[in-house]
Amino acid sequence: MKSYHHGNLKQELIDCACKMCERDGYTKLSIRSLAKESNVSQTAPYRHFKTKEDLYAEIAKEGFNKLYKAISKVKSKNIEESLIFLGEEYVAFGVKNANTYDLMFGTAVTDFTKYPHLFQAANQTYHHLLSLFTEYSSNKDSEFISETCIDLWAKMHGLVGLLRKLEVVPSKLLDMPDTPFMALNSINNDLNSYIKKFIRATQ
Amino acid sequence: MKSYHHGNLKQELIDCACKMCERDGYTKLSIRSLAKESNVSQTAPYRHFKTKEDLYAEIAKEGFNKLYKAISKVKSKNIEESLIFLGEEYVAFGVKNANTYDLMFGTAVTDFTKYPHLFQAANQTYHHLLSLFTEYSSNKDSEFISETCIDLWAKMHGLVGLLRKLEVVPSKLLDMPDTPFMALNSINNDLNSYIKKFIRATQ
DNA sequence: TGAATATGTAAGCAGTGTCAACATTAAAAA
DNA sequence: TTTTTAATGTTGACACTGCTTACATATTCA
Repeated sequence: MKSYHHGNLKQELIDCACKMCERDGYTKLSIRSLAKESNVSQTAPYRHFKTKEDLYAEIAKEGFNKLYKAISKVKSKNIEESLIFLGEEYVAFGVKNANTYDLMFGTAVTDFTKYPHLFQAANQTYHHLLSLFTEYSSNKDSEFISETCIDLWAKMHGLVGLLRKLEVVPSKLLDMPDTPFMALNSINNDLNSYIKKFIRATQ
Repeated sequence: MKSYHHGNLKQELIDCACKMCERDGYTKLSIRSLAKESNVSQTAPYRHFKTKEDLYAEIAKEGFNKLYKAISKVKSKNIEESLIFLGEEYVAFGVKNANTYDLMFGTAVTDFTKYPHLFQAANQTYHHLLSLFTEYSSNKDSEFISETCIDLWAKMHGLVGLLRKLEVVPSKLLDMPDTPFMALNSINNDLNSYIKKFIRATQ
């Protein structure tokens, strides 16, 4: 017995949209199919998201929250270990949730400041990196620290982008030295030591 | 007087699509609007691109060719200078052509091996980086070289992703130390020395 | 209790990717 | 040169999309 009013439609739509987005990519996600999958009329979502971009922003926000959760999961007593763990989790998240990650960092939602919650969620993940690295760094100059954090982030972010290409490549290309895939593959096979290397390099 | 057959429609469509993609983003690009802007019937493009993804692949290919052109424009006699120049041009390209760059590295065209020309164009840019860095590096171990190239690429790629967010942020946020934007902004204001630093760090 | 508000539905518009059927022309074969 | 064929264009249609307007039902609170 289903009542006219749903009760918690907004969050259910968001959850459903996150699933669909990750499954099919955000370009394939339609408000109508989302409505159908949530057993609700085609226009019901419009009561909760004025435009599709608003929905995108909501998915991106959830994405950042999940990312934050992933990278702040465990905090070993050893700060360096924690940082390495953060790096591994970050890269793993980006590769595993490629479509969501694309929404978070692509051009679908350009202006984060239009969505304070999204902005806040995105900033939260940066803060976690920043505070962890602040603890870690022997150089306590704040300019050095913030610049090195960008550095680390850029490297993780970039690695995600490249590893995603690796995922899809036929395995025979992995042995060809004239493509980036061989190197990418060996990095991917020992991500831990790769990340360790570039975190230690900041000291 | 316009004849029934166009003569060079395919390339004209591609050029037009590149412009529109960069102007409006690839999600807003429609085959129909492309056809209209090229003064041709709605279904004419289908004679040249079986699906929209095929068109995307073509735009991405052009993107990589332009990127290659940009980073291989000048080759100073000084290899280090050339590498720094490459880095600056790469980052500038990604920021300036954000929408095209998104298509090249996003999830719109996942499987490059479906499009040999695209694959070749993408690989070409990697090769240029690889050969330049091979010349530059004092460590001639090929594993070191290819891994460091990935390193450099990831860093440039990541920086593009982050700087793009900077572009859109209201200027008042640039002074807030609790966001990544302040650090990003100062990096952006002296990109040359930032890139110089991380290229020299490979030696 | 009743009015205002929140949240749902139905119908419809303009625009989309794609396909099938048909028109015109350039290139290849006779 | 003539004829056939293949390439390249157009028209019309289908199912789908984002979004708006008008209407229906339930909830909140004065």
